[in-house]
Amino acid sequence: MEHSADAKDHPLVRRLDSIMALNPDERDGLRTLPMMVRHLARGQDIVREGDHPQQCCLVLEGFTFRYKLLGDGLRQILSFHVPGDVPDLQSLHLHTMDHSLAALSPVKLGFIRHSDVHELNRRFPRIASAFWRDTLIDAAVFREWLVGIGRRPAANRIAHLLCELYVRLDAVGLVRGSSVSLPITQNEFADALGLSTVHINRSLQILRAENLISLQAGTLVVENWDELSAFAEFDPTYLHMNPTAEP
Amino acid sequence: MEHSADAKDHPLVRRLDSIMALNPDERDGLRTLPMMVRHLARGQDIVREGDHPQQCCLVLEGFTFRYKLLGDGLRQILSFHVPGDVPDLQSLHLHTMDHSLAALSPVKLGFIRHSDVHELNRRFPRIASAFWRDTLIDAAVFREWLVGIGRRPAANRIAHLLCELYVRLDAVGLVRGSSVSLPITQNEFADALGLSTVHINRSLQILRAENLISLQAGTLVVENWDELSAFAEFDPTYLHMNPTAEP
DNA sequence: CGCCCACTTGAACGTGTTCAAACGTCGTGG
DNA sequence: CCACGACGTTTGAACACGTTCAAGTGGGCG
Repeated sequence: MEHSADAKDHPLVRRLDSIMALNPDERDGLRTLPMMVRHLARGQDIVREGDHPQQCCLVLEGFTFRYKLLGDGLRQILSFHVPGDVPDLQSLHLHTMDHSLAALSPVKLGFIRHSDVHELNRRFPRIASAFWRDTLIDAAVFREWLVGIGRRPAANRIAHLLCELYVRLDAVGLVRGSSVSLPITQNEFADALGLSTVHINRSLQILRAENLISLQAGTLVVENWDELSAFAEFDPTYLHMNPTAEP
Repeated sequence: MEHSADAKDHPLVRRLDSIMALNPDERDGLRTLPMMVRHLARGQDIVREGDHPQQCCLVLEGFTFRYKLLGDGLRQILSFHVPGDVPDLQSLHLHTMDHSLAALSPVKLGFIRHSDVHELNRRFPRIASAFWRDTLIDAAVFREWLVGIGRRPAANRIAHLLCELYVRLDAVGLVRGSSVSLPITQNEFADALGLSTVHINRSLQILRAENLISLQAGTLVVENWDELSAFAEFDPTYLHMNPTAEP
């Protein structure tokens, strides 16, 4: 009993359990994965484009993001990651990093050796499937971002991202009331959404004026979820958060 | 010997073998996967957003693409697929389609039941890993498209996509000289790159005027690969086509 | 106290859009 | 064989969304 209580507290168990109901052996396997905990300051790179990492990291506290740099110094942010995520899980099978990963806020990370994950996958094929599914959801989020950057006007694009982050943070219990800590600067929003910082600023003012959100000092408050998600045309299907509802 | 010759001719064997060297048993497993062959006309949907497919399809001949539609009818194309690709492999673990898949040209498809793939994955964990890696490369391409749509000017963005398609088509032996069949309309380029058809037209004229490419009647000729890939800042690392070079 | 960084504002500018029309090609049917 | 329609491509001109540049504001922290 205390075993399973312990296990449920483990972020990785919680995460994969939400993807696929695990049995006690599988939970134990995950819980006993050797993990090296490290703290990083905001802005620090975790892995860089071109690296060949031998480990991947679990976000325990704080936020991370993935990005690519262009020749002229322009940056495209590819994703944001919240506690419970394994942002570089793809490095298990893609041995050369095609992008970088950095700390968006001060973070607490748990590093896990690839060899240990591979062995776990061999012992528990269902865990392997759950990890695989996790990387597929990752890809689904990229697709939705493509739609946003390619075809949504600026204000709707921002609204959509805020909806996504709100839902994902809610899923890991980080929303209090309708308010959540979101330490993303306007410059980072700009690089994630393919816009300029100035335009992010002005578009956020529209969302505030419409009383959809408030966003200040790194705290997002969703003032009117229905209107916000309608404005963003937000449909959470792409997050695939409800595996039991999927036959 | 004839066995392995047969096996090497199978598109799926060729594909996964290029991802991870397979042994004869694994090749046989792939080759004997039951496959239902069907032909579709250009523009036909293969699976639609919201579907729960029980099978996935291997592109045998022709091209397909994935897309999403917005409320106002705008379309975002998410990827193009060439012979050898399995464009809806993700449906193995993501049971609700979050986008649609359609025929870009007349296509010949091989449909394979999920249950058969799952069984193969159980028998041959290395095949499962190869499939997993395939979906990870899929995601890597999404990331690169995000960079293009988010941060590259129109002409460079088109050039980058042409480089990608050229390399991928070359890898499956569809390039003759420096010329390749590419049945993508300017309207489809527009929806893939987040631009208008008019602007695609004008940007293509720039690429032609610079003597980088010619593109007419569904045939792309790369007139100057070095200049084209430099103009696009094209770095093929993200396609992860050289697994042996990845330690 | 002073600096750094994020946010905000204004104004000129530019890349890409929209609207509208014409051109060319191909396949179909009279 | 030619007329016709459908569709993809091309062109022009006005427009707009978002950018760039520049300056100033405000809060947190050493």
